[in-house]
Amino acid sequence: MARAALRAAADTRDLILEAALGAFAEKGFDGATTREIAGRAGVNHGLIPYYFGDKTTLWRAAVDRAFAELEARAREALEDPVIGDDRARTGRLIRGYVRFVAQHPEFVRIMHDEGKRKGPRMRWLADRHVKPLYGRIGELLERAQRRGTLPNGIPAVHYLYILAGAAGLFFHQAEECKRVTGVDPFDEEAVENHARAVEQLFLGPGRDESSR
Amino acid sequence: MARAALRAAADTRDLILEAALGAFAEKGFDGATTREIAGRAGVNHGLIPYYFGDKTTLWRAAVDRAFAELEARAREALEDPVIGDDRARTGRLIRGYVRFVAQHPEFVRIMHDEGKRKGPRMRWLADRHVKPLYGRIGELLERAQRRGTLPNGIPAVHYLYILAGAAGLFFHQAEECKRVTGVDPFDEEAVENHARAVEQLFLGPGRDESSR
DNA sequence: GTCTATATTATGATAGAC
DNA sequence: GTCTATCATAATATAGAC
Repeated sequence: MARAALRAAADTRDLILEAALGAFAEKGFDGATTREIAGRAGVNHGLIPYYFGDKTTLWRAAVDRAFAELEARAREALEDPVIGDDRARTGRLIRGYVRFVAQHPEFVRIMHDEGKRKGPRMRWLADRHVKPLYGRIGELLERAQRRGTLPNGIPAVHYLYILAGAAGLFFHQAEECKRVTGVDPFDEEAVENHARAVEQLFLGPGRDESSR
Repeated sequence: MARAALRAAADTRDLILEAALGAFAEKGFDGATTREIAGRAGVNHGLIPYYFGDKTTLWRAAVDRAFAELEARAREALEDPVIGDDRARTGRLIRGYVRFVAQHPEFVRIMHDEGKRKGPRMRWLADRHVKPLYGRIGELLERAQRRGTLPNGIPAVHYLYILAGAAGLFFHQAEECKRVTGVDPFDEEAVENHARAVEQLFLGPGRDESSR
């Protein structure tokens, strides 16, 4: 195959993946149509089965793409040299997670959409992406419990879903939030406020706040 | 119309509404089909357009039904005679809300599904049900801020979505949670743990815990 | 009120020209 | 690799018998 053709193919694949991620996030797996995805990507809808076979395979490829960036970020954040105490490090992680979901609401929306289902897509997502991710965050929360920052009598899994819900719903429901309260969750100030609110709730006031 | 026929009609309508609520919650508006709803209700699928006209009207009727019970509960909880201090009363409300969503995951799932969309269903839901509900809870949270239980520098809307997310996601994502962690959120013990975890996070340890 | 049969549309997927 | 045309299916909604 000619080099130009290879590049065109890679570009087309990428355009479709990007469009698919947006469409699946906005409308869910059932609500998003392959024709709409092709339209968003600006490519012919016959190219979707050509590149991805069927809709489910396209969905999996789009989800892999979404998680790739999150996992890269999580890795660097979790493996950063320990600057400050555990409290400060956990705080950075929580704020970082909130900012990430604000920049990538598709990520949260796909988890919210599929996490409630019983089918094979949920199992694929849970086994491939959610388990490793929650394993890491779970360890962090257990450490916070041993430290006494979080209550000890309650299994860490509760704090896992509390954190995910507290951080994500605001952006997941952004459309509703705008209509109900007039606040746009994606405004820079709102993102920052949300990150601080979640952090403080979990870890108590930081040094900045407590010394004021 | 004969009395028996009237009763049969009311029963049929009710069966359809109940089935519709479950199906819409499980699969979303697009994923749920009118035929499946009729199947669950054990009635002929021709009866759905007969009673409700179209799918959207059926959805609205099912949602009204779901919110009717929540609103009744919220009313009695918010208007209960003030026993104990504000902290205790807010704690009861939070625990009550968590237990409610555990018993009615359909309610949370429909809010999560529609709250992210841009269309007319989201606007209808936001204006008719979410606005009044969040108005009341918002007042409570603002009071908690004035009291100093929650930080004052951050708009109450953040705590609104943090609370909704913290309380609801665990049950919304119950299927995923079971697969990933092995914990069934609907187990009685898990519900109780979750209610306590959310309450403590928002209000700090209660009298029971702090005196131990 | 309930049921069967059908019209209409939209969707996922395929076949074949270019 | 890309595009058009088309197939097959499944869904909503309607018409009309009972």
